[in-house]
Amino acid sequence: MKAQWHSWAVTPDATSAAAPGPVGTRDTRQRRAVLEVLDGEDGFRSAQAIHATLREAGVKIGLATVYRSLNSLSDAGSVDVLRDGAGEQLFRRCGGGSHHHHLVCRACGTTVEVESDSVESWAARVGREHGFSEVQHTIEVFGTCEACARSVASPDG
Amino acid sequence: MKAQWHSWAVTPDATSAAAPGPVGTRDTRQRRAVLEVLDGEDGFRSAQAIHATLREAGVKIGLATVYRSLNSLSDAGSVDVLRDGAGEQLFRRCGGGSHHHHLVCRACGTTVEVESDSVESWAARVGREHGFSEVQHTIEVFGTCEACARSVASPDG
DNA sequence: ACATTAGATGAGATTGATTATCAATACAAA
DNA sequence: TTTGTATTGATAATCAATCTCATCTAATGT
Repeated sequence: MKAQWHSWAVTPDATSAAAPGPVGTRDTRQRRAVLEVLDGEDGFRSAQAIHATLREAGVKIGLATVYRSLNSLSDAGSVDVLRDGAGEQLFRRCGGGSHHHHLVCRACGTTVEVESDSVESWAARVGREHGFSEVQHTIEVFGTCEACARSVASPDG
Repeated sequence: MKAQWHSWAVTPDATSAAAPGPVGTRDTRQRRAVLEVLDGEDGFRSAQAIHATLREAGVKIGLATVYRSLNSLSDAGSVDVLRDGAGEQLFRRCGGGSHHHHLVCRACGTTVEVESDSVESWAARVGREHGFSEVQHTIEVFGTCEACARSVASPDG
């Protein structure tokens, strides 16, 4: 449950100053930069990788801010999060709000969004049949994409 | 690479002694204890929880050993591993070597093993259709089991 | 443009899970 | 038993992710 921060609680004489927007929506140079990196990538990337990319590009930004931006974007449903084999969080800008899953290249992170009604209903049914409620699921498919498979077979430096 | 501190740098006619079995298979009090805890549980448990259980039961065992045991068991395919929402590893003794997935109670960890050929083939097909090779997948279903749902509705603590 | 204020930032400290170190120990074979 | 090495364990180290808090700044009102 999020706290309310609008003045419609009409605090006595606190009405003096501003009516700031909700938390996590203020437009800042740093958040814009994080979004730009995400929009420029087609695969999942770690927070640390995104931070490194920004610093290398000359953007002055703290690691904590990268994490904060990614988390609020994630809360807002604007980015998808998954964990790699080591348990590290990976982030990616994903389309729309529609529920989907990912086919991710282990080597380069390139990602294809995939959907399947049958899998969705399978997960829901499995939960229901065993008396579970509030059923969710996590499905990720990993593999080696064509390009990476080729470059392993014939590394041309 | 591990440093050696024993004097076997003196391997003169090293054929002398034993022919020890493969690494990770030696029968020790600690490994037996970890397996016992796993066999006594029906849900996924964290390494730290397993360690705590053992210590409370009076078993003298180090946390590092619990992790090592769980990891070698996992490598051997004797236990399944998944990560909870926080990214923490959870372990569970699972049946046979047959590929399956889990329906896990968020509250108590109780787990049901589930199988589905259609889901397996769906994952494989999705990868193939996009030119991915060495396709793997992770599928976990989370929910609240009947018992936990009841105890939330009417806590009789 | 200026003042105001609460959200946002960042360098560094902190947490927390997991792994590495390495001397001491225990298992298994002879 | 003896021997050789895998295993153990207390603790340090690692690493991702979060928290602290003084400072900054975007957003709004005047």
